[in-house]
Amino acid sequence: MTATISTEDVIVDAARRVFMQKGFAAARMCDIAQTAGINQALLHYYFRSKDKLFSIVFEKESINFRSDVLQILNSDLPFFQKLRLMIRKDLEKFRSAPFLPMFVLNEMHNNPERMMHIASTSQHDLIFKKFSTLVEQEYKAGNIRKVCPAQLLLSIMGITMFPYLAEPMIKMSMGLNGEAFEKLMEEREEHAISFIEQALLVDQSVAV
Amino acid sequence: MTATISTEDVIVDAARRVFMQKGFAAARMCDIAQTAGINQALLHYYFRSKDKLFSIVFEKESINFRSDVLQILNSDLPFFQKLRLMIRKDLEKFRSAPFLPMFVLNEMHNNPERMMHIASTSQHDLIFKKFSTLVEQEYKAGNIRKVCPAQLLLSIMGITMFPYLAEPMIKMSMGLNGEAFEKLMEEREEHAISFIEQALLVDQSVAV
DNA sequence: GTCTATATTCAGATAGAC
DNA sequence: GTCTATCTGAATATAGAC
Repeated sequence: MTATISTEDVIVDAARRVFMQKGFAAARMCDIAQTAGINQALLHYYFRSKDKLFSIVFEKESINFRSDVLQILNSDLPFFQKLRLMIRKDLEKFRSAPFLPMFVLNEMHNNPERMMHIASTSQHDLIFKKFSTLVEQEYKAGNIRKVCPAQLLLSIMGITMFPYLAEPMIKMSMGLNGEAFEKLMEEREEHAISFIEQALLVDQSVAV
Repeated sequence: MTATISTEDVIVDAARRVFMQKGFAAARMCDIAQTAGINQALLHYYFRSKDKLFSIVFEKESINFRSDVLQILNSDLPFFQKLRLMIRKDLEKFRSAPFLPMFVLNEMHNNPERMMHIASTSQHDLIFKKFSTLVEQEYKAGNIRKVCPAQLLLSIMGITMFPYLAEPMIKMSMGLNGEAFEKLMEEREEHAISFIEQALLVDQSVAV
């Protein structure tokens, strides 16, 4: 039983690609049909409307976007290990899906209503709560400098996500082609981890 | 001679607001007309097409977006002062125009051709070059840790811009209303500066 | 299920009166 | 310069044959 791919899946995959690249408003149903190698009427046969099709894609991707960070935070690894792991996991994900951050953030920006629906299934609030607790603990244990957990989380996310959000601008201003940019992103993990650790460490000691 | 605002300016301002919030594809000419308090035909009388109107708005905003960082970098302030000033200036700008980062980055993502046009007038490449030189110098002088200038610049930009790029998600996951978010952004400057400085400082000394 | 052909809707653009 | 009314084209959606 060779798992032949159903037409439905072909469509969703094509839709994913087109929506990710263009966003909802600029995406065209005929592009999606063409990408899927079928015609436009079939899109409507499977998914009643552009809105419905988009919802399916967006929901999937926003689940993919909400990282597996929560498990890492809930594990019993030491704090700096957790930090490293969450940075590594996120960077890996974005490397394999560079459009994901821009897609999700942009659609949230454009369409707050849709976001509300996502809110229920997302775990971002749990991640923030758990992260805050851990940071407070580490501070009290004297392992890291005093820092506002919310600010720290924003900085970490900015450091990992920003390069993908700004990819075209970065390539332009740094004079990079696709290959050079990818190389920079390969090297990013090391930079990000040591940068953040350094910013957090208390002056004298070096926790490992 | 009271400087009565010309219809043209009213339109451009309305267009700016609508385009910034919705992006090119989702923005509607009738929304812009309504926002401007005139009718749609007049838009076309002043600016031939949606494309033309958008170009004008985008060009203005992308110039605004390219910070006055270059002057700061070219000044004769000490390195860490430059760093602080450039962070402060950028955060100030984004606080007064929170949609700016998403608008510019998103349109660059969607429409690389338009970006090419901007490339010529933008100074981002100069900023990167100058910044790199300064970082190298500081490292050689023993004032900062060894760090790849490109990576560092990405981290700084991520730290300052990301909160505005992800504003809706952040509000949601941290449970903030508009006011609380603004407060967080007020406090961001202090966090950002000390975070980045700490990450850069060599272990023993503290340069000022 | 898949297609071609067609209807509908909507947004950008124009004509022409004032 | 500004308006109302209208055209045109494009994009979504449907009808109906196979």
